[in-house]
Amino acid sequence: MLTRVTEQPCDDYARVQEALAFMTGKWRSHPGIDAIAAHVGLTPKQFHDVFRRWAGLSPKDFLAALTLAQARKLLRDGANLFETSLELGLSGPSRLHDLFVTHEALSPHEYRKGAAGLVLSYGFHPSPFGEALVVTTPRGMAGLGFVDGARADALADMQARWPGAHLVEDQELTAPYAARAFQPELWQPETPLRVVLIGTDFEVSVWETLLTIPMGQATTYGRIASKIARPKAARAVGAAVGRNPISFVVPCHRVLGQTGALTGYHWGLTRKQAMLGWEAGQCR
DNA sequence: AGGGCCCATCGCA
DNA sequence: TGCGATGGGCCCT
Repeated sequence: MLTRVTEQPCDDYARVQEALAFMTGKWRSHPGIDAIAAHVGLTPKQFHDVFRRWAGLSPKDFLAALTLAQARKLLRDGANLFETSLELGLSGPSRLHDLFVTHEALSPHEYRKGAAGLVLSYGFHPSPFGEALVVTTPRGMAGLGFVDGARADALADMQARWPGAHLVEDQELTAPYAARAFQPELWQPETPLRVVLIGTDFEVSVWETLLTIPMGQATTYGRIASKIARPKAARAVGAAVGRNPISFVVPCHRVLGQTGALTGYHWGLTRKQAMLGWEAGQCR
């Protein structure tokens, strides 16, 4: 993990997003690098530089990381992802990732009891995947979303998840969380990122399982279902994954369909693709 | 009721 | 074989 996120110009993601959207739209005709560069208004050289800076990969390698074949390989490699932690004799389900993220859970009932007076801080910050909306409680990060269009829409999306809570803008409070979230080299055991999971028991157990998927790896909805001892609940797992409020930090983008298809993503499939490609670059 | 699913089939190249 | 497409089952909010 060598990349310095801080050195990236903020608008790189805008280009990447455009390029990805173009490619997925025409993915049958396999547009070449030059064609994609032209479409986003860059020379091939500039296009190359943007990807190098943003993902740490050449456009060619980046595109290769996004193919269905590559997704399938990712799933093959991650086939025994969850067994591994058992072999090591680690106790809790999220123990592996606990080294980097500590979490506490709150049921909807518990949440309701304190919701009226609960104050959530929020702030907007640049990220490798566009402008991010960070929501925190005094006990840790509770939400992470992305802005596509108006900030108010992103905020409303978050507010809807915690009816009754009071959202107050406070960039100073949220900024350190934003910085930490997108710099994997800052995810260290000594200073774990604190996270608060608010959801049903089922949802929380799914999200805890997500936290055990290492960066650059992937699994399927079905495997998560098996992992939490409900092997036939793959579909319900999908719904729970989709309701994860803390994008990226709770890595719901690392869950694919059994065929390797991307299936869905609350903040847009393009962004899910971008995250997977970006992580492929971080892990070399 | 209705999903960010999954499996078995089937029909086509 | 390897695809799309389809139908039925499954389980949580």
